Amino acid sequence: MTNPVYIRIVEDIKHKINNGSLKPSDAVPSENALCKEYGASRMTIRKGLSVLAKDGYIYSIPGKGSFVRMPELNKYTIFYDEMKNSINTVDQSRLLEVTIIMPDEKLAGELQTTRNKNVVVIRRLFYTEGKPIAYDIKYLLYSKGMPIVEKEIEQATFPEIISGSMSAFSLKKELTIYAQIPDKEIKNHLNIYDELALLVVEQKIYNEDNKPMGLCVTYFRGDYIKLKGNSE
Amino acid sequence: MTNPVYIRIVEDIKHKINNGSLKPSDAVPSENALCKEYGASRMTIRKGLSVLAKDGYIYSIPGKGSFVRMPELNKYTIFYDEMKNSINTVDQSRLLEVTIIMPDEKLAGELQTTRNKNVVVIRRLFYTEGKPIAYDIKYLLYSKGMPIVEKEIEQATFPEIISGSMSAFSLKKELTIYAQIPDKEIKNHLNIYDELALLVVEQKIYNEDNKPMGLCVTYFRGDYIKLKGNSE
DNA sequence: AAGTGGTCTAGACCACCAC
DNA sequence: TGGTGGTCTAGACCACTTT
Repeated sequence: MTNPVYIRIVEDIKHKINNGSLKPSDAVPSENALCKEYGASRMTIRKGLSVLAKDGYIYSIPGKGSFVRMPELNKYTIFYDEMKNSINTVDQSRLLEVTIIMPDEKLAGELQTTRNKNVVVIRRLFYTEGKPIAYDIKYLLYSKGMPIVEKEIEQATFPEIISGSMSAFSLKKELTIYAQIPDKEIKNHLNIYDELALLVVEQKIYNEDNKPMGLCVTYFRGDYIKLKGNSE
Repeated sequence: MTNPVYIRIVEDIKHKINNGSLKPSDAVPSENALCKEYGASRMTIRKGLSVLAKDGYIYSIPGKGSFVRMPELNKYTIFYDEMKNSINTVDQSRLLEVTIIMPDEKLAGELQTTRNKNVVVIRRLFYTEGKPIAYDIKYLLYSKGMPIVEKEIEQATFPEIISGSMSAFSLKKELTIYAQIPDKEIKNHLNIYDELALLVVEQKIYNEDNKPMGLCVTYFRGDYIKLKGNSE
């Protein structure tokens, strides 16, 4: 069970970077030098270097060489889904309303459209063990072929609803996370009587031409959600 | 300015996936078939497929073929740094305290250590335009070579402090985000007199052996921070 | 001119899978 | 057994950077 040559190259160089013998912006030995060092062909060395580049360890400049990359200390990956979180899972959702409106100035701006376009509004409540834990509002630009079927809406997440009418690969998404105090309407929906903070998550979905397709705002009870992310 | 052959392959297949003629779990044509289709050698075709794999469009199973991947609808990337956010930047930070303590049960558990180990505690306040907007507590497992220099601490972010004493590449990090109501101590520090929600961000940093190196909890005034993330 | 990385070829052998 | 992807070679030409 000996490893392929290119994997050995990857491990060796990762090791040198991790123990400090290769530091950020240092040059990695040239491809020809590595060919001799490992007695391998250049394509094999390049395979190893491409893995290191893919993993964010090095970058290459044509005509100059390959260099150790500055690590991205503040990059995190987060898997967000309004129906699931790391404390609880939504086990029931209730559809409050599906309507079609003309957007006001602010919403039209958010969706980069005009006030005379149709916008589908979906309001839902999410429950965990019978208790309402989140209030959810979605605004979708109405497009042909969009199936507004109540049953589907009740269970689907925001990207799922949007991707029903188009390929999901070309979607671009933005997430905005903040905290605020609930207003009266939300207090009513979520049965909040005391002081309690809300975690608010906004999702905005764009098509491949960077045109907004929809906006989704979810107001979570602060005591019922934690978002988790990690590096790698 | 004709593109390399492997780029044409990448673009063609991405296009087929985006317009739906190749759907998730569909098989991509075999490497030999693509060789004939593009009149290219197998290594060139493989280069194209490896780019598609790196970008998350396809995956390969030895002996079977390459297949279109199910898109990750809920994956986001977020760049978090306790000193910067999308509303404001911290333009001043004040060091409240640097002490060495023995952790209580809860903290010892969080740091996966015992109660007789030394833990460095750093408390800071972050300001924007003279106003306190965040209260920050860091707990670091004390290790040799850790430079506890007040001047450095005052300006450095959490990963920067940790990476001072070790290579930053092998660090693993976890982020936890939630909302809560401030207690009296935090209200005092942040000059909060009314009802106001806090956005709390916890960072936990592990070394390459998955041992926790430190914990950082930052309490932001809800009206002074929004975290942003996006797909891609 | 010499060295670097980027693209590409036409072969080869292997392990794995399905028939 | 034939097809698939995984690894690897020993060359080649190119554009770019450095000396």
